[in-house]
Parts: sequence; structure tokens; C-alpha cells
Amino acid sequence: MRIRNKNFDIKQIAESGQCFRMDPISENKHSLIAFDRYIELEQVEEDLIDISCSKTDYEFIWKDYFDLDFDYGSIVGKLNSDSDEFLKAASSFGRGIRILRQDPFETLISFIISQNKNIPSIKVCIERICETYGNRMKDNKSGRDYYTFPTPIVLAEAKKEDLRALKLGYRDEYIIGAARAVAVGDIDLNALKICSHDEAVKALKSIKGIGDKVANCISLFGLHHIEAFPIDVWMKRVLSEYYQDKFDPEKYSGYAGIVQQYMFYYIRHIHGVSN
DNA sequence: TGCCAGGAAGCCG
DNA sequence: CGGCTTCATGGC
Repeated sequence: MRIRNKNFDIKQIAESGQCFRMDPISENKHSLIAFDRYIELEQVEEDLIDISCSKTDYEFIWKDYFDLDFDYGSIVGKLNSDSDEFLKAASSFGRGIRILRQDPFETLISFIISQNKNIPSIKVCIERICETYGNRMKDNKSGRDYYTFPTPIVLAEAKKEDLRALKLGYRDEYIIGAARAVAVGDIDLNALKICSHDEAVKALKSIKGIGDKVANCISLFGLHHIEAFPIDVWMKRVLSEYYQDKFDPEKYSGYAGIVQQYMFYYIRHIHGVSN
């Protein structure tokens, strides 16, 4: 399936820190595991992408996953006509980034793992969880084996000693607790998609192991509340070095999360980080 | 070897 | 409320 879009850069999305199961497999080509499926994406040209999926799967799954009905170009354009020089450069540099509509449960667990870890380390942990608790699948087109992300019920029944062997550190009991909360219905992730960002964050923070930053990441990347504004160590760097801690996300009310992604991606580039 | 990573909980004042 | 310490693990 071939898609033409001016604001759709696979490498940028893969390196934007919002998803952890998108990996380079060759020059201009990435693999992605999501929703129990495996696809490959090739950046043919700057605004042209090939996805290894049927037209039906594109229409019903991937178009939504990549948020392709939303016009990111209008956001980039708006930021480029603004007086904020840092955001002008950041949005221009990361203009191919999009906010994915990922599976809420996978996002929830992934960002609990993310705390106090770098991105390569987060990926390793997630793969270990999938290999241990997910289902082994085979993609016929590429011949590749892969593992799905486990369901809430399976993870909720995991033993702490078994998780300990996966080297998740102190996060293992957070993961079991969160999976149980979802499995028994204490947390209804689909309901949190419909309610407001503030309500979602409040509900998420009732889970042990989820603080303000992780809750905002889940809200932004798993529930698609694009007004969320997660502040991690990189964002703290941006806000202090370029804004003297006076940046107000309210200026970008309604889409601050997109602005945040441009900032995050750009500051890491400035500091020479590429994973 | 000490420091850092898409932090959060527990405790103290 | 704000600041400090501790919590596993891996990479540099």
C-alpha cells in the first residue's frame, strides 16, 4: 500500500520516543509490531511511503494508527509563522512526526517501564515481556517470527519472580498491579479515551508506579489526548535552557502534545542522541 | 567507577 | 507543598 503525505517520516516517528516496537531493518526501511500484526514501512521518498499491508488493513487499521486524517502540516505551518525561534526550528526539523494511536494497554505498560531508563533499554525490556508472555506469530510476507504484546489478563497473572528474571528492576510489581487494575476493570482504558485529558491523568495516577510524567505520556500516546504535555529530563532541559522555565503550554492549547514531540525530538538531536 | 536514563514512592520539615 | 533518598538495571 502506497501513501503520499508531506508530514509522514518513518524514521522520525521511530526515533520520536513514543513507540518502542518500530525498528530499522535496512536503509529507509522499518519494521513495526502493533495490534498483533507485523508490517514493514519503506520511506521511498520524502513524502512517499510503502506499507506492507492490504488496502483493507490500511483503511481499517493503519490509517487510524498513523493518524493520517489529521493535518500535521497545518501545525508545522502555524509554528513556522510564530515568533518562537526554537519551536520554528524544532517543528521544521521534526515535520514528519505524527502522534500514533497506539494500543492503550501496551502504552500503559511500556511507559511504566520507561521510568528512569533510556530508550534502547526500554525496548529490550518490552521485547522480553513479549517473548515471555505474548504469542509467537509469523508474518507470511516477510517470513519473520514475532511476538505480540501480552493481554492484561496474562500479565495480571504473571508471577513476580518470573518478571524479576526479565530484569525490569523495581518496576515488576508496578506492572503486575497495573495489569490487574485493567484486567479486573478498576481502570477502563477505553473510557479514558473518551473522557478529558485531566480526568484520564487523574485516573492513571491512581495506579502505583504512574506519576505525572508517565500519566501524560499514556494520555498522549495511548489515549490520543493531544493536549497532554509530558515533561521528562529532556523537556526539562528545553524549558530551562531555551525558555528560562517560563514556557506556557496553554499557548498551544489543544495540541500541546504535538509541540512537545517536536521539542523532544529536536533537543535530543541537538545533543547528538539518535535512538 | 560514578553518572545518567522519556521517574515515582516514601519520608521529612 | 517542596526537597531529599531510594529503588534495579545497563551503557558509557
